[in-house]
Amino acid sequence: MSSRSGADLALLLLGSYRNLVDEVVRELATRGYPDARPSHEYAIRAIRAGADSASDLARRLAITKQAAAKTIAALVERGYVTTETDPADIRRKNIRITDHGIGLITESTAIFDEVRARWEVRLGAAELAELETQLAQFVGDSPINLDAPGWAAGQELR
Amino acid sequence: MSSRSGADLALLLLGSYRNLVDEVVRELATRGYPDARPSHEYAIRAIRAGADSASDLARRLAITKQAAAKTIAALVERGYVTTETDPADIRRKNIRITDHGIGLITESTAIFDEVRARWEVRLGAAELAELETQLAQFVGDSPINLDAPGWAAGQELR
DNA sequence: CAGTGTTGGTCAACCTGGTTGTCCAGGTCA
DNA sequence: TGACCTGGACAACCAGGTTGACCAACACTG
Repeated sequence: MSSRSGADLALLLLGSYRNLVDEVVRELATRGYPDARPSHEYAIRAIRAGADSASDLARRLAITKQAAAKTIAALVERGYVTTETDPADIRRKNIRITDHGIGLITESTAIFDEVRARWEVRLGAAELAELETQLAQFVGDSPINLDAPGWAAGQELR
Repeated sequence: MSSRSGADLALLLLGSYRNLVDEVVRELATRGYPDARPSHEYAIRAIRAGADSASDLARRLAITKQAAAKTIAALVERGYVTTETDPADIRRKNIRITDHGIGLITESTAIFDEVRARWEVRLGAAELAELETQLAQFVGDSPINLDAPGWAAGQELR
């Protein structure tokens, strides 16, 4: 006898996510990153974590290399990364994060944590930690990988 | 001192959502609805809840009426709904859900609840209920409306 | 050192689920 | 009657992916 339906649970999860992410995007815009999209942040994080080429990034984000290439193009266009051909392998194009890109993920991380802190205040630290543990269970038993949020394509902020 | 970062929390929420929804879509496919998409379900639910025209549906889902019209076209194409011009107002096109459409949301509701039940077993009924209450808090203080999941555009199942 | 296979990147076309912007016919109401 | 509001549709566009085809460069093997 559940008070809520499974469909509602789905909407609660998605709603919470969008609430969190929208807040971050909105706040990022006011801090000098008006054109930053969630997918950009994920990509830059992956690059920072070691994905230094398009194919690499594709594997890491679990998307096609064409999609990765498009993302990189967007990042270059916005000045978050630069690319230069690898001297040791002409085919390869090494990605390097610019200061602007570092700034973006630094700010974004801070904002994410700020919002999380607000949630923590409302829920209590132990409760939020438990919630995260529970969510991790749902995610954990699946092929979904937190380090590979290719499935995490954000939606445009309305 | 939080064990997890805010960014991880976002990924946990989204990952849980996608886990849940992907499962439902996958299971729906095996039960005779291979072409059903999450957005279709939300739309049909909204129509069933009273949105009997394109403009109506648009308001309810908080999307543009053009987007609503496209969705309706997709639903018609798949045989989930039919449209007929309102005799009392020539402009209006009334939407009616077909038996096939009813079947879809019936099955979908059942599957959603099945998956939720599985989560309940793993977490415990009280814990899941609390989790939902907590999530509801995050969603509750925002313009986001559970009855208007226009922001809930699903992603293609990979 | 050739030949074969794998890998990195790119072009092009397409899909989903939205968005603007424009327009008009039909209904509403002073 | 005239001024507005509303339902719908057309066209073009966007983000963030997808397939498929392809080529040049590297790597491995005999």
